Amino acid sequence: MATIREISEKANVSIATVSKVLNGKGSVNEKTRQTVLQVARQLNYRPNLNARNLKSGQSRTIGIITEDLTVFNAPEIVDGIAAACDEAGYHYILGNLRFYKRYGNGQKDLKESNALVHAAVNGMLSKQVDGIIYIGCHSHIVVSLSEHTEPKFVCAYCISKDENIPSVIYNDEKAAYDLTEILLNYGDRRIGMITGPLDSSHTANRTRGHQRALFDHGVPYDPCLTFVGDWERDSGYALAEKLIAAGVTAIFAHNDLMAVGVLDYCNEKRINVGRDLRLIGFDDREVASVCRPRLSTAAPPLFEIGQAAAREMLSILAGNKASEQNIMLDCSIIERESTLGSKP
Amino acid sequence: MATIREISEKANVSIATVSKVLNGKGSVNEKTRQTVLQVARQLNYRPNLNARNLKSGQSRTIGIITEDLTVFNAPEIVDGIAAACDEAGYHYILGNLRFYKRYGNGQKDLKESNALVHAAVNGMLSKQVDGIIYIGCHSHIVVSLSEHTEPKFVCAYCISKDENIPSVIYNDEKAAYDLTEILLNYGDRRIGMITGPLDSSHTANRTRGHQRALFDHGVPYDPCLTFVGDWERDSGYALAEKLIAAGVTAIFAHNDLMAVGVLDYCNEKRINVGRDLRLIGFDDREVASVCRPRLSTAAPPLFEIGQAAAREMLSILAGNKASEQNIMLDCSIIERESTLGSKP
DNA sequence: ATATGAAAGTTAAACGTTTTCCTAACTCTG
DNA sequence: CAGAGTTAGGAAAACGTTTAACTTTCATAT
Repeated sequence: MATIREISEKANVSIATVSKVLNGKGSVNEKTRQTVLQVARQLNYRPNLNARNLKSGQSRTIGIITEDLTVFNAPEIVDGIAAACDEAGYHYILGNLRFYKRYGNGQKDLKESNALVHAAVNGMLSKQVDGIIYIGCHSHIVVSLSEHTEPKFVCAYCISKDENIPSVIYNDEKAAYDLTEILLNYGDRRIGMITGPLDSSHTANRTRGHQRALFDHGVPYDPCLTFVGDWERDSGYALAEKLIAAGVTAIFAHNDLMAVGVLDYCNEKRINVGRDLRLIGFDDREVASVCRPRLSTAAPPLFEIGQAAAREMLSILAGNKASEQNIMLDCSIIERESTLGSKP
Repeated sequence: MATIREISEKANVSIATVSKVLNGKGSVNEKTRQTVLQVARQLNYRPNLNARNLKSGQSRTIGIITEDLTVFNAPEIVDGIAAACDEAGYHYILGNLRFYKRYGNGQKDLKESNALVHAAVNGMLSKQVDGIIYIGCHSHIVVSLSEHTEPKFVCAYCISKDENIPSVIYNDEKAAYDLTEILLNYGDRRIGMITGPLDSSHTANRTRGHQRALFDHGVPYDPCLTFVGDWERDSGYALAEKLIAAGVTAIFAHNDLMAVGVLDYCNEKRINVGRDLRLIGFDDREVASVCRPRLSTAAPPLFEIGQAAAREMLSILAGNKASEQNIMLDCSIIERESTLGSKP
């Protein structure tokens, strides 16, 4: 690999001059500038970032830690971060904890997972990152991050328990509100809801949004039309029966998978979803546009979450204060045949 | 950030000694070793990799370039690479070209995309990576990589046009053979096939595997039972009609999406897939386990491809010769209700 | 003619490591 | 006790940059 010194020799100038040309700093004669540039190109010169970063003491790099690149919507978020970094001339490095592959969903060993996060953070600090963005949903892990006070942290897709770490999340409640409003605008008054487990903050937020929409439209909330699911398809199937028996004209399921379960039930019972029953899910996973009728749902702004997290980080690194509030982005509301009726 | 020098001062030894302790090289008295270690821990010391890599001239890092992290099965492959790297104590950095987001599937501007790849490669070389793994499916781009001869290259998920670049791919033909054999073992003799477009190597390979299986089982191949699709659901739907009219008892679609199209047709016509007609797809995308009946299909070994690519790279970096042949991994054959009949 | 200052370059130190070579002290061996 | 070998540790150079401080040159203003 060609170095700055080789260029300086070939071009008959000092290495300082070469450095100036390459960085566009200081004043150098246009002719020498051209010569240097030409020699550099000819030698196929590429700066050694290790040397540059070492000397200048800054890497213009942010670290991204994902709990698991292959679950959740991590790739989209990483993509958003990457886009924002590219735009700003920053670099990024990825650390993939491979959490779920390692432990399954059970997270059997908290100690071990903490160690994993610590190791990843330390590794990134060794690489002199300016800040770290954490993508995941386990705030108990995130908390352990804050012990390391040196670099800047930002959480994406989760709320950090630590007040000092800004978080970028999506607005569950508003999306649930908007989805419910779709149903209300169609005239539905008896709307069933299948929630996620009660210990999930998503469940709480989505329920709140739903109730608020009902309230704003003067429709009383009937607790008998709400059942608690477990995010899985089967629970959607099972609860669909109860809700339909209760005479609902629409169902809002807290995720697409449970909505598909409802769909299964309706298909079996020859209930025409979209006409006789309106159905709404949440998440916009692939299944939502693959099932028939396709599901109306809310798509979390994953790319934008990544982008916003990166921008927040860059802003902090530029010396600005971190946002006081968590940054909350809106979901896209996607209406499909499950509320529209069959394809036009 | 604490440095080696600070440790040396606190511990009253030279920096050389500290370095030796930290790297476990040279001989140092057990007592001083402990002191140094303790001071290091106390100062929360983390080695500066920029300095280390600069001095030692090697980074133990490989670069990963993905055409687009959010399409294809890139995340799984990256995951496999990451796992192999972790295992070997190597680092990796990710470069996401965001190809499809930028250009859509059309790749309107080859010049520009080449520039993109070059920039990514140059960036990685600046970071002193020892080698680069390219994940994607556009060999024309990969070819442009080989102009850069300095680092080692490995292709994952695609075959490089350049003979010198080893590639890790999955065995399309064998998977198609095995899938067809499932049908043959059920006694199917009139098997319809819906292929991908004719200019795809997948189409050629899968067709070959299919024909070979028929041949080995003494079943003549009937060209009238093969139709060319376009990977999309609608083509599966349309061609299902023709094949069923032709009296097939089973259909092998070259991907899951077209198979789901077949399923749509069958559901509409009340043909019981799994009992009256056996159906097989390819790819094991999410849809395959979401549709009803669930699809029998072949799952490309994505994680393993990443892992193998990384291992090949590490082997090359260790001084071994690159594999003569492309490395070909088998798909997992997954049998579900679309060939098994309804759920037990 | 002299002073001022900008322009164009250079010198050399520094960033935090690793590593080669060196020295001193000790322990064997015969 | 001399020589050899081992152990423990240190001094200093080097990796490829950036950058502060400096020098030289030359145009311009007084």
